[in-house]
Amino acid sequence: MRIGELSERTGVPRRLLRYYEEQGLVVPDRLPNGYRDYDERYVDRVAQIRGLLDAGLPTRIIKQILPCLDKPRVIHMSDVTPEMLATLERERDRMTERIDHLTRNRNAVCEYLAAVREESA
Amino acid sequence: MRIGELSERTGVPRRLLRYYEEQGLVVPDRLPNGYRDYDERYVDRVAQIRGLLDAGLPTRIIKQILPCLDKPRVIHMSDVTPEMLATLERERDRMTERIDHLTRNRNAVCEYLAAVREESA
DNA sequence: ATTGACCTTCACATCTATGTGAAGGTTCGA
DNA sequence: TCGAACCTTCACATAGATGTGAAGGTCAAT
Repeated sequence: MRIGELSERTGVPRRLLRYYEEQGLVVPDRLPNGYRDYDERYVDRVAQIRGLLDAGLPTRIIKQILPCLDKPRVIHMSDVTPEMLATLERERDRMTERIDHLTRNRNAVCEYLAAVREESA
Repeated sequence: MRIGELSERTGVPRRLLRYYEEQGLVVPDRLPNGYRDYDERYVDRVAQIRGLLDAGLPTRIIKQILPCLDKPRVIHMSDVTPEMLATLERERDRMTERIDHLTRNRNAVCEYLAAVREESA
């Protein structure tokens, strides 16, 4: 599919789909006329990228961990460098921290909302 | 305490402490000479702000929800506007989504790491 | 053949969180 | 009284994710 359809199906602006390509997150084929040609699986792929971006990961990191989240995973096992592993562990920890922060603060918000509702009841 | 001490104790650059003030997240007193004078509780406050920023919330939103996360909460109950409540609910949902994304992807990273370790065992 | 809806690249603009430095005031100890 | 180590404001710079528009190519339908 071309960029317009992918954009519509994912809700991600064309501009950003091109940006993600520039950042190496997606590598669509090209039609003879130069148009980008996206594989069906890019729908999920883009959603995942958005999820990771929304989760606060920069494209630089997403580019690194994205291949690892793919299946079949065994393919990528062989060429994993120690730096790569270190990056992954670091990011895993950062993600854990983020989850922690988010959870705590979201719960606080929930509590507050509950309290407000209680009061006006 | 002055800005230098708070900076050291929180690990947050002075520049950012001033920025947070500019954004209305903190409102330190001023000494007669114009120096910022931070209350002891700003240590926790700043840590919380950093947590929220790291969690992906913009200062604009943090400014709004910060007072709600404070205790005693009853104080703030009275002057809560419907827009405020809407914002809070929206942010709560966004946070929940983020937590979800983060959790899923972190688990994927964990699985990958486990698989790699398994293989090299 | 022209129009309209796609697509391309290029490039400049914006917003947020930051870095960095200039120019200058305050405080304190040697 | 001098210097070091603070502090102030102002202001310009950067980086990442995005908006936006120009200038132009492609293609299908009329």
